[in-house]
Amino acid sequence: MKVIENQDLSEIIKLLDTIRDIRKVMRTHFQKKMKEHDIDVTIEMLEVLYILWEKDSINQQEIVDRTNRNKASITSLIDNMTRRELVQRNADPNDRRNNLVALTPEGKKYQKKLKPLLEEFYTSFQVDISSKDMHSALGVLEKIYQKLTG
Amino acid sequence: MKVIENQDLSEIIKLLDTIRDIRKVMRTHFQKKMKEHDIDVTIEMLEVLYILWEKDSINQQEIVDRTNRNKASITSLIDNMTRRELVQRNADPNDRRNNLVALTPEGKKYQKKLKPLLEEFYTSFQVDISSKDMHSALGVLEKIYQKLTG
DNA sequence: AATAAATAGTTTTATATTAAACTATTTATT
DNA sequence: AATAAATAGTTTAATATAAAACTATTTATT
Repeated sequence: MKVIENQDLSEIIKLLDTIRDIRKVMRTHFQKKMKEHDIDVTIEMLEVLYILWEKDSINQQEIVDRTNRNKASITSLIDNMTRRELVQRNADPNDRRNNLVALTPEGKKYQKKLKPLLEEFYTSFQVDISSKDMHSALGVLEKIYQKLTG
Repeated sequence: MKVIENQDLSEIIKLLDTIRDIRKVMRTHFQKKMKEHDIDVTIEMLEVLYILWEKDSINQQEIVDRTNRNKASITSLIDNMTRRELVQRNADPNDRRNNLVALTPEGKKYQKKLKPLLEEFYTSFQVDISSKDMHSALGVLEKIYQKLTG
């Protein structure tokens, strides 16, 4: 999406384009790494697993809040994870509106297998950039995000 | 996806998380703006429109290359755009493998309507950041991208 | 000329995403 | 106690995405 009417604008456009490209390459790169190790887990599922490894048996709303996704999106993600027997939904005796999402033994087992892979995955994104520049870049992105979300 | 084993790693993770968040907020922000103006075009369709406004009647492969998307993804996107009568597929007499994607009169008309909106949209991402910092941020992102794509 | 390799596009299958309308349950208000 | 408002989750319908297997056509190789 290249609009070149305005010098300042073209910078932000380039930034947003690059953001899209990185996001994409990140996903495919992850999928490839998982396939190499015969693991059938998407990056989105992993994100939920990570949350559960830290604190098991939380309701879907908490997952919604922590992953910054839509309710319906989490419903479907938990469906898929349940089908793969990574998690299960349990009733909450204290509040019948809640679904408590809990790791299955299978889901727990993955923790040991996935954590080192994850570290590898993220390491592959590390580039020869000073901590100062990295901080500054993060600052720019966070400002943009803040601008749009308040 | 918060992994905190390693100081350096946590920086890149935060950066990637923020990238995801911006990408998402960007999409919903765009969708909202279009809805305000009663325009039924997704951000992905707009990207294709932009390419065609510049150079009409190109084959799908060129759209694939320029948008950095999968063939199948473009097939389906052009399907949807055809259904909305924004573009049409024409046969290429010189090479029968090609589909030449061309703007309809409707698709051309949108140009006048959308360009100012687009500028507004991108302007809303502009933040109080020096050109130097913006450049530096872009440099960091491009390095990461290069790292993974060669 | 015949065959192999490359290129353009589609279909299939599966995942993820979200807005909107919905059900069920709990909490707040009158 | 009855009603309204808020909260948790699902369903539906639509879009986007991409890997893999496929068809059709063109180009390169033998």
